[in-house]
Amino acid sequence: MDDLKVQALANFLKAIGEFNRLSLVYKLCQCKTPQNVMCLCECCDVDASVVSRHLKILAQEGIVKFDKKGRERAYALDRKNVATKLRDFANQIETDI
Amino acid sequence: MDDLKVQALANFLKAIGEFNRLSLVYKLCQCKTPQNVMCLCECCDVDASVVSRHLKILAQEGIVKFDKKGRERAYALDRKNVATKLRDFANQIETDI
DNA sequence: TATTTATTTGCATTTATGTGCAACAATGAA
DNA sequence: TTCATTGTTGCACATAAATGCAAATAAATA
Repeated sequence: MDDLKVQALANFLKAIGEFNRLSLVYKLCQCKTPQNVMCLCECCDVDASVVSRHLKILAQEGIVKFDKKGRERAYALDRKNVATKLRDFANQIETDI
Repeated sequence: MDDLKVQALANFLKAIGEFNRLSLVYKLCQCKTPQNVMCLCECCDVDASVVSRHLKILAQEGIVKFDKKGRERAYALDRKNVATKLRDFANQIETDI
């Protein structure tokens, strides 16, 4: 396992491994439809700008994706990507040598 | 999902989501037998005391376990626990509403 | 006992990260 | 165009986290 891949996985896990970001993930997990930032603000007790920044980090790591809809952004959890990465890692953990 | 569980999962993910700690996890992943701190030092370019602290954090989160063997400690990856937690989370991500 | 080896802990320092507030940009509505 | 709404970015600050070095602890060995 080369350093770049280790770093990439670490970044992914670190992105979800923060309380407010994980709260956002769970919030989106319970939503059938994409949500805008204002709505997502309800789940963590911080400024909207903070939520915006957290969503940016989650988006960079492929944990959420979004569509621009007018002046709003509709965020959704990238369930497939997140689940796949977690399971791949779990398999490695149990499979290696 | 209550705050305590979210915090607990965040702590777990944060523990693995750091480059040197993830390197330690991968190192242990390739070992059939438990390893002591000196041996584990080889995989990350930091002081032994730093490795010791990282292992402590990993142990607190149930990612590694260890046995005292004289003056050494033999660390091993808790494959089952790590894999299970990752898969449970993956299932939640894909299952929830 | 004195010494070497393995590991942890205390302390200081640096770096990274989360946060709020204010200002800005972009879009929609009056 | 003017105003309101939605969201992001710049800046400053506080806190958390990673790190190295030295000292302390614990156990094996000479």
